[in-house]
Amino acid sequence: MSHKPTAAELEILAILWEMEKASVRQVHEQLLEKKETGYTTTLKTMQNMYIKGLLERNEEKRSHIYMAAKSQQVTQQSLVKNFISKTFGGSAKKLVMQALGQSKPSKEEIEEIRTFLDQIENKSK
Amino acid sequence: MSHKPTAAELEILAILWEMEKASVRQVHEQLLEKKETGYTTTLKTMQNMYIKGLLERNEEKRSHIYMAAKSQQVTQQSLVKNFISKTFGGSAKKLVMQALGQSKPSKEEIEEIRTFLDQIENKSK
DNA sequence: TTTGATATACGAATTAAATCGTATATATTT
DNA sequence: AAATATATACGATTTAATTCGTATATCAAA
Repeated sequence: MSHKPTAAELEILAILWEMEKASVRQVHEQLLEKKETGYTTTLKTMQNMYIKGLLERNEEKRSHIYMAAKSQQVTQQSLVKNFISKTFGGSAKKLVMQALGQSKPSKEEIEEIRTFLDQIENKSK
Repeated sequence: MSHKPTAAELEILAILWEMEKASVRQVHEQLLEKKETGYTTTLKTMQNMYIKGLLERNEEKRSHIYMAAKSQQVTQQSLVKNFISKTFGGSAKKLVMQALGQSKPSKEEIEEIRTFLDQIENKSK
């Protein structure tokens, strides 16, 4: 059972998925684009994430280089699973329809989703 | 801006959406079906929810009768919106495809979603 | 009307998330 | 080599969520 990232941790993960690998300084700089926060706060959070196993790091250089321990895909998967269970009593369909109903997807996006549905359906045959 | 319910609060909301209205005792009894917890814990949580405005209550009788302040629809809407923003960078389509990909919906559910997509599409014409 | 059951209110303890100050180590520059 | 900049480590504080014990009020039954 792996740890579920907190809100602050998820923000850092998003940056690291984007950058692939980065120092605390680099992550912190990115974080500043979105919100006001101190350097040592970012550092401490990333150290905690390392201890929890959410991040890996290379300590060869003085400034350590961090990377996400799990891919975005895998992490999103477990977050979505948990969210469906907690918020929609386990019904993915309800979540999907709620999300579609409120997000006003474009014609193109709707078409993509249709294609995706076709794929799923054919797989189960 | 209304308060986002916590995990424990969401469990209680789910029960109240189902029951429409109920006393602390009734909610607690339902809660026990899912997890071990003390009566005063449930009471305190519901009192906090009342203070936050997540619940309304009728104090006429000795045992107060509680109900959810907002509908399930409205609450789920804001939870989904927040989740999409935090976990999928604002892309509802990504969430939808992730959810569909992992949940293995039945043929009937897929058909329902197709119908729903048709509706959305026609509305925008 | 006394006793027992059950309700709310209140406050305290525990745990976790989030923030940041300060100490100290290690580079880099002058 | 001394001074400056920048890194990590560590611990303390703050805030919020969660839990539950205890005091007290109210109702019902004996």
